[in-house]
Amino acid sequence: MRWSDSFIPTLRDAPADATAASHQLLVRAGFIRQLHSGHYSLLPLGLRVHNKVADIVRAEMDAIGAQEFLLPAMHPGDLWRRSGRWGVMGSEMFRLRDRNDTDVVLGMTHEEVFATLAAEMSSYRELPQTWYQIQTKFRDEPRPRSGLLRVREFMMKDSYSFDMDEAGLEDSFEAHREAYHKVFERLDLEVMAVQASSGAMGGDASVEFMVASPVGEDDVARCSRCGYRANIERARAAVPSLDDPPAGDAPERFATPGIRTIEALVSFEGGAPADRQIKTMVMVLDDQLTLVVLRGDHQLNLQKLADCSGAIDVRPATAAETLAELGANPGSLGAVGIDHLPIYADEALRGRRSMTTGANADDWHVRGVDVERDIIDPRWADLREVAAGEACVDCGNPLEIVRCIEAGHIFKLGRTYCEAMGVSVLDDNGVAQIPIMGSYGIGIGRAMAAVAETHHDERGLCWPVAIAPFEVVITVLDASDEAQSAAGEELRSGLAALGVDCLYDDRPLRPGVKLADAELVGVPYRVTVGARSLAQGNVELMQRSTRETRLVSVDEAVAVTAAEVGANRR
RNA sequence: CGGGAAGUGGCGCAGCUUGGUAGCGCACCUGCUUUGGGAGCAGGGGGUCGUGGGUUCAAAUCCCGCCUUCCCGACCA
Repeated sequence: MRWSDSFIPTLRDAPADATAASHQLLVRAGFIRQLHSGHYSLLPLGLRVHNKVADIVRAEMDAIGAQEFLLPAMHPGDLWRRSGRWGVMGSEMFRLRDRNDTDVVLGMTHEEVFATLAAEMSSYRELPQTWYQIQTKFRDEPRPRSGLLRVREFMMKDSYSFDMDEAGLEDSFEAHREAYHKVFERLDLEVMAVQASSGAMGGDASVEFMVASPVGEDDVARCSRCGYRANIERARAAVPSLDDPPAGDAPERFATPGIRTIEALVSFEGGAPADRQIKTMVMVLDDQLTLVVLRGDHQLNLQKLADCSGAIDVRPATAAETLAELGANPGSLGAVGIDHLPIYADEALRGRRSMTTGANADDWHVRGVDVERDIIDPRWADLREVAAGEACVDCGNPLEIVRCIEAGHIFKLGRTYCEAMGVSVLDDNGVAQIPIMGSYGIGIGRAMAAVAETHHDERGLCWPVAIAPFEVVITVLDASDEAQSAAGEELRSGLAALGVDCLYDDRPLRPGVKLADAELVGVPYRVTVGARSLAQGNVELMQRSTRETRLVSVDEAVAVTAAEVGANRR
């Protein structure tokens, strides 16, 4: 490909509203352009990378025996009503009506459609099956951000396994886990497989593949000693037990004028340290006002609350709702003696005595609270968010919290979708059985952005050979010089003949511009043809990531470059 | 949806406080010179100043509404 014929609109300045490195560089280097919020056009360079990522994913899926499909992006609304997710997905699902006033949706995921196809299976002999596609998903994200990292329209490889039983699902799940590790290794992404919450997808086990990056949107708790790794939405840590003095016979009310926060009560005369306070939060779980209590110095993780309650919509109550139900404002709330509202209590409060909490009257607290005696029939759950430095539950080592990009996610789904879609097969006894399903996803554009995020320097992108838009760029410094362009042409045709993916920079521009562009675009190898080296019969082979340069004779340049590229293709 | 910021040629910005009909750098076109790390000179093209309304003799500038985009939080590949 000749650069002079290509549409590679590089920019000297990044757009002002791009903050993530991958976003800035993909725009500057001419890979993507925004159409509107959360929707990006892939330019020729961007599509090349995208296709190479997709090809790697496809190859690894094929390698575990998965079969490729292509399903519609637009679905009948009724399909989603049957699975029950018409309601669950809320406003994140794009919905529209056709000319007959029929509800249609843009697919966010394809469990329903694949299950519909699976309904054609009728015998256990046809199982297991693993099906996948690489297809556009639409999600009306509340906040698209960071270029390709979080968008509303994106290509996802989504796969679905159908097995007769849990053991089969386990095999399919493990096959995917292995395949995903191979995919990310080929993309040169260092991933951590972590325990995760299943969220709106349902199901009981899920593993996320996380790439550490400050621009990520997830936090992972990690133990560097024993390897414990979990999304903060599921992570646990050991809480040292505290020795409480015995509580009195009953909680005691005391005046706390103006005290509205945990911290304020710590320093208040007659108050209590934060770990001897009970924090009371008023939440609304699917329209049900609910109290959530934690230790004063602990933080609530909303996803944990959603997971243990099964609620779809979880939000803090408004001050008005709180006042109406409890008769006090935030800062003076407590769960002691409350019997008309559901109460969730964090495990760390079990057995605690002599605790202090709000009295449900402004400017009053109660102390001497025995949690299990005074809080009526709470539902116990792990609700607290792990903090950095807390002890690993497995080995006691301090945990670290790492910001991550979620590059892939695998779920054990169970039988819900098959049941809803009427999928059943006869087993070897002629008895109808509902297959068990798994679902597995990798965002192609997100993976591409994650690579850009982790493979760049101050000059631009540094693509791994496996997914680089081109493997080699031949930079002819002075395209008007006959000797240089002759040498360049020879390299170009020689490398092309060996199947090397080559960009030939024959533009009549100043050398500085061409060298800077080559590095911005991030082609992993550059062969520089210039008068200085050529006079000695040499060209220069530079590796983008290290910027190591070596002189290679013109005669050997094709073979040496092709070998170097070949060795790094994976 | 809560909080913050911003919309002026392709990109980055100034102008707005104190209204007078739009400017700078990069990019682009033409010519000449230049050619190993984002050249120089000369000439040139391109903007309903997000949008609707209002105030005014006059609005990029002042006032009101709306739209859009970005950033921080709650959601997901």
